[in-house]
Amino acid sequence: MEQHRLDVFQVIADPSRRQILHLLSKDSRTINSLAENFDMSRPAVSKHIKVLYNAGFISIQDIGRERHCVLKQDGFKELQAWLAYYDKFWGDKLDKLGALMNDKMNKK
Amino acid sequence: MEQHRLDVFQVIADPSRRQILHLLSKDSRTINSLAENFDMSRPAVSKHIKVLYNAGFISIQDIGRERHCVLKQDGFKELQAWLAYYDKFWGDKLDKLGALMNDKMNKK
DNA sequence: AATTTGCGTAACTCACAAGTTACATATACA
DNA sequence: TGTATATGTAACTTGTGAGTTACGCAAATT
Repeated sequence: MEQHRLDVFQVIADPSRRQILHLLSKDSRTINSLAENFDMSRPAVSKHIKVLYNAGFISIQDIGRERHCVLKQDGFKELQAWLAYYDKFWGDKLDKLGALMNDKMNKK
Repeated sequence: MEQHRLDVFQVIADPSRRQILHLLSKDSRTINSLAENFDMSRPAVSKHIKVLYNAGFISIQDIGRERHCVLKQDGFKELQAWLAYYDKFWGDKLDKLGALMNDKMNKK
């Protein structure tokens, strides 16, 4: 079997996968229903779905022969956590700037 | 000239570039100072720097023959904006769940 | 029972990002 | 002035992700 085990950063690096996520943010969809929105073949979309699933961006509910895809929060949380670290960085920077300004004010 | 014009998603998809950002979150550094932390060659790091710069993740201050790299917020903001859309999605979902629970409570 | 539909997977091609080495250039230093 | 240092870039190789087609299988339909 192929790998299809990309980390969350690699997963969202692909424009097609981001569009899939966007479509799923509007509605739950099956693989074919998703594939209709793209120029690429259905198997290609199917692979993307697998990647998104493995990285925790979607969950899949099998209903008969159809596979219904729904957004799942796990993958997004990993990204949030990564960004939060740098949010803190910018926050700290502002704090330091504020402290600096206070110092200047007090000196006057 | 080569392209080196990746979008913010592709930029953070590379582990080396994420580590560079992490190093820069501790301290401002020159290219060589950054390269010491990696197994790859200095030109490779230099390319990553260019990519990070073009995507708005760092700013560069030339001091003599040295290039001092500093984190810049622009690149991160693009990612925040993308994630914020889905944050809203989860928020809405919770709202709907809350409304549903209220309905059930009222019926009892 | 036969056919259609919805999907997964294997095998393959291809583009390109990411690395390398070699070389060029500008600044600092002796 | 000559040499060492800090860096950028051109040219090349290579791994691999993303696409394709062909095929198989199970569920639905007739």
